[in-house]
Amino acid sequence: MAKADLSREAIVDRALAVADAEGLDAVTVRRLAQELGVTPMALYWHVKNKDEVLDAMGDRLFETVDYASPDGATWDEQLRAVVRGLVEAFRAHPVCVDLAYRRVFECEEGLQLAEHTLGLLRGAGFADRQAADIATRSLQTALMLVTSEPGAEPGSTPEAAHAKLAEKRAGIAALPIDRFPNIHALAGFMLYCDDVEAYYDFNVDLFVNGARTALAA
Amino acid sequence: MAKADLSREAIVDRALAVADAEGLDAVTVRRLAQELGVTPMALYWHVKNKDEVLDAMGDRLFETVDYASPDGATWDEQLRAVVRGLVEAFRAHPVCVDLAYRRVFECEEGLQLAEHTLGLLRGAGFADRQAADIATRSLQTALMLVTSEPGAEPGSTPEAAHAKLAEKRAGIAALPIDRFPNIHALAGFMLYCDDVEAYYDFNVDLFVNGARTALAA
DNA sequence: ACCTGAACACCGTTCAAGT
DNA sequence: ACCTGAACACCGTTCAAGT
Repeated sequence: MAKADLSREAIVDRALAVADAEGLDAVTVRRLAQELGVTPMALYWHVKNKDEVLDAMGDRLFETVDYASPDGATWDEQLRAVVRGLVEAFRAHPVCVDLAYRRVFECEEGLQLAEHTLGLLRGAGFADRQAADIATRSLQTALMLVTSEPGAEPGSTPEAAHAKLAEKRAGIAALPIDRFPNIHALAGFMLYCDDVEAYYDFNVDLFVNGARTALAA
Repeated sequence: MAKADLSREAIVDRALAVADAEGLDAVTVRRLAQELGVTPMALYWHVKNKDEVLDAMGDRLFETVDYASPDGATWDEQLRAVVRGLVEAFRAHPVCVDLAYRRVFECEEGLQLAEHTLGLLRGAGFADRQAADIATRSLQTALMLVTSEPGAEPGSTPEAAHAKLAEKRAGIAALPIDRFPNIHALAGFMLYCDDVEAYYDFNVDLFVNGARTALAA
């Protein structure tokens, strides 16, 4: 469609936009070419192959992570800042978080983040094995909180998302209440989130508290 | 190849075997047909489409979860049993865990597990919102521990896995040590796990401890 | 330097036809 | 009831050719 000059940047921009709107499956070489007003083969001049586009999309997420914490912050405040920073960055492109995950050690910003996180954990007094585990888990925690934010159906148009949720709700409503009383009682909380900030606060705390307890032991 | 009578069961068996050996991308309708000594279209008699195969693969994982805990177990012991049970089931087919994740509320065993977990958390005294979150997180925790077990390269042949790890190791070794000292120091722990049981013990505890702290607050 | 046409080897799926 | 042949609309990618 738009004829803005083709470039690696432009391709990745478009890929992110398509992914946000219609999910990762909609990101195809041919689709991107069409949106960019060009033949599919034109992309191969700017990019080695589709995987390189996917990788670049993942790298983008790390480029926007802000994990700074105020001077004098304790290690657990710093750890919370890391997870919250990742959460904020991931929420901008929920369907792309898996792309980002495998790029931590492959892009500059991912490496900086890893270095920072490992450093603060070692400084806190964690053993090496534990520091490595907790750093990995902080990234994964952000990833899974975003991908499963209750009520969010990333990669779907608003109408489609609404339909999917209605279907899930109906599926649960059809369950025998005597066998699944707890699912019935809590279905609302798993399918809808009235306070997104509270959701992230509680779950990030859950993680940081686990780490704090591990250090004490 | 083998000419065992075609059936839904046989198709899913084969799909799991292919996924385990070569990853999810290798699971195609045509490949399964070839392995089963039949034309691709034959599968469509036993199965609606490929998605149904993928769904059935996910369901299989839940069918093997053993989350029983001894009589009189405390809520946190029960929660640990749930996560450990999921971990054991997932480890049998690491590349299929994402398939399983989205099937919790769509298969009998997944529903039973969810019901059990929600029940024990409510019994422990968690508020509804928190019980829902922690139940979700217990499934996700098992999922991510298995998918990122250090040194495991699921869906790769042993040689390919070895090559991938060597490449990662080389990538980190090539990093400037003055900018990434912590990554250098801990790279070994992120790429290799000398004691897999200890890895799961520590990380499951990390999660359960977080929950315990949340209840106390 | 940058893009296209034509072609290749793959997908999943349908549908009429065979036994 | 169960399977096949032929066909369709998609993929990613290569490579020689155009400007």
